[in-house]
Amino acid sequence: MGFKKLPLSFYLRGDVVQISKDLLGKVLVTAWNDEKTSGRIVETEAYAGEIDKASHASKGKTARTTVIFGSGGAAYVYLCYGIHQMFNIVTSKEGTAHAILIRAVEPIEGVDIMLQRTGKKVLDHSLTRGPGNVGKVFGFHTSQCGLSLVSDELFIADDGFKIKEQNIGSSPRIGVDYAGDDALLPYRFYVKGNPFVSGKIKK
DNA sequence: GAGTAGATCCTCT
DNA sequence: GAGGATCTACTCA
Repeated sequence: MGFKKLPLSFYLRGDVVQISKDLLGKVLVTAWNDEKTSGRIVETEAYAGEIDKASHASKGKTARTTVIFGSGGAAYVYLCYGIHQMFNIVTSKEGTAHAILIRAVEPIEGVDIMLQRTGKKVLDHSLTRGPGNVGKVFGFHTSQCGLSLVSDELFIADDGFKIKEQNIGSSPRIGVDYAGDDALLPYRFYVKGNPFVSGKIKK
């Protein structure tokens, strides 16, 4: 069973929707301060640059969104509602503001660390369900915005796990009603039947 | 079980 | 000075 870090070229491709689907089943790993945590990605959302009204990049290049406009393979961490650290993956080449939000993962390693970070006692599907929780269990912080995804502290790996095409579901994105027509785009992808996917319990 | 409000702080107007 | 790519807990039925 191979376990290899995804190369920078994976993130530099121009089709953000395709990359979002490719990320399903991959393993997200963080290892800062000797605290290694990893989890399988089971839900993603694509944000297709400046033309996508749901993306922060649609408001133009600002101090906050500079990372999204940069080259792929970087982390974009954003604080939402003053509470939640949201982890995004920047894709495509420099000048194209593509990003992918990691909405849910399935814990693999470092569950005890995740529990400690969230203050929870036991592992259940609420631990890593939803983007706010993903940011929390992996210890992301806005200060980590711009970090490389091909470093030793932060990377995504392929361990040979494959999601069958028929097990990939898609739907409109969540929580972006303000984006008008773009809120209807089927840019959310998830693993069907996985208990860590956040969709079913949302309205 | 479903619906609603509050938390909480950085960013842009 | 307002609002946001959210989550949780609490109320009411």
